Amino acid sequence: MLKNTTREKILKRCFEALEVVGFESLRADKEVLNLNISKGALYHYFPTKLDIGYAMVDEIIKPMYEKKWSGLIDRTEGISATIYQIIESEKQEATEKKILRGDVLYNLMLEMSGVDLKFRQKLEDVLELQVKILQKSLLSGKSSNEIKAGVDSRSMAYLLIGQLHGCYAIAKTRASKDVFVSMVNGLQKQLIDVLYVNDPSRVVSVSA
Amino acid sequence: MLKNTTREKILKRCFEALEVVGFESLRADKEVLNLNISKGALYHYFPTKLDIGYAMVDEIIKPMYEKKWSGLIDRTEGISATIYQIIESEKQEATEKKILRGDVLYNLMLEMSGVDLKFRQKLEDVLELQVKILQKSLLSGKSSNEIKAGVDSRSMAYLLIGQLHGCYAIAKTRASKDVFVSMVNGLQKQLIDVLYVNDPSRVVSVSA
DNA sequence: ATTTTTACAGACTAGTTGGTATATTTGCAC
DNA sequence: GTGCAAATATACCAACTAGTCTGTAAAAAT
Repeated sequence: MLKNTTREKILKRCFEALEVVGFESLRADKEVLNLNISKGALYHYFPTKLDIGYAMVDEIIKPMYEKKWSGLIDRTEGISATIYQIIESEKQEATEKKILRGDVLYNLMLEMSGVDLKFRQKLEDVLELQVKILQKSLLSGKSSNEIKAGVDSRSMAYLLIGQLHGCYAIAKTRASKDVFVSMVNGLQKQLIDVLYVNDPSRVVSVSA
Repeated sequence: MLKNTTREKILKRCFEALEVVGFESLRADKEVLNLNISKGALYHYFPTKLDIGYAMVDEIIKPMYEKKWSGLIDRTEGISATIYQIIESEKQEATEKKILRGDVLYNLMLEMSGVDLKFRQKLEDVLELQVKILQKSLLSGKSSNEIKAGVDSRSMAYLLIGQLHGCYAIAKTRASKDVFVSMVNGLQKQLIDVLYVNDPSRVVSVSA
């Protein structure tokens, strides 16, 4: 995926720092200096710091979140079960450290949406990408009677992603993985109530 | 509540700026200069910028969010109806401008939780204050059979606040009050499914 | 009345920021 | 090998940052 050119090395390193400190606190020149890449090289590939940000969103973050929901595109199980599993792995992959950092995309959304229009649009792209995958799945789930008819696919897609975001945000301030896990558990329970037509035990068994 | 001393004037003005630009981008000295308050006065009352932040959380933000849920403490209607109403007024008070800014507390949580420990703890206080009010209400709602027995009060309190947060975050990036409103609508629908024992029409009529 | 403390004023500073200018090296077409 | 553009190095810069320093005027305490 990512080549090992100077440009890609810069992007990768900056992204690692971005995950920890956010965009405004990112010192791109100092980061790449640790890779023995000079400021000259940095500004050769990226005219401004914002351009580094744009590239990180387009080339690293967007594919990341596309992959996260990819199970819904080429899926082997039911829609409900697949959504449940994606959320489940969110829980599984959580560590105290990751919880303290929060979710890169969500962090960026709050940090940069009000600062730079182009940045906001690129983040909106990533958001919309996820919403569309979910929306489409929910819609087809409704027509196959796997998901309750009363559910509005688009609102529900937004809400679901927003809820996940909420779990990250609260857990970050509580500085507790446990809080994250128990919130995601609550979310999963709610989803069963709200989304699924059939007996939820079929779905729950997936995670057991 | 807020007196009109120099100290309070500083705090009020800085808070207004905080709502718009966040903490790191806040230039306290320039803000108070617009009030004809000098840098000397500023640093007389607050030894560091962080101290301004602490004071804003303790003296402005905390009371703000306490007031938000105060309807649950001295309530005149049922618990379900009161919660529904509080969320409803969140929707009513939303404007395009407010949505672009997002919620001050949530913004601060994501911005400062990872930056300064004391800041995180103070934000955690505000969060916990809200959770405790909600938790207590849900608990008493269960014993009066107004709320489903299966609901875990504490998790549900966290989840509810997190969900509200999610609405703000997504709507901010979508830069759309409509997205906010439709997400909160979805949230209200979910709450009826998840929380309430009785026919929800009683509750829905409250908003109509 | 005198001392001491509080409340300010505003010039100044050390350090950092994102970014530039200019020089040098590298790779490659010819 | 020569020419030339892309790639990289490094010294530099203006703007800005949070915070300090020195000084003063008015309260408050003695």
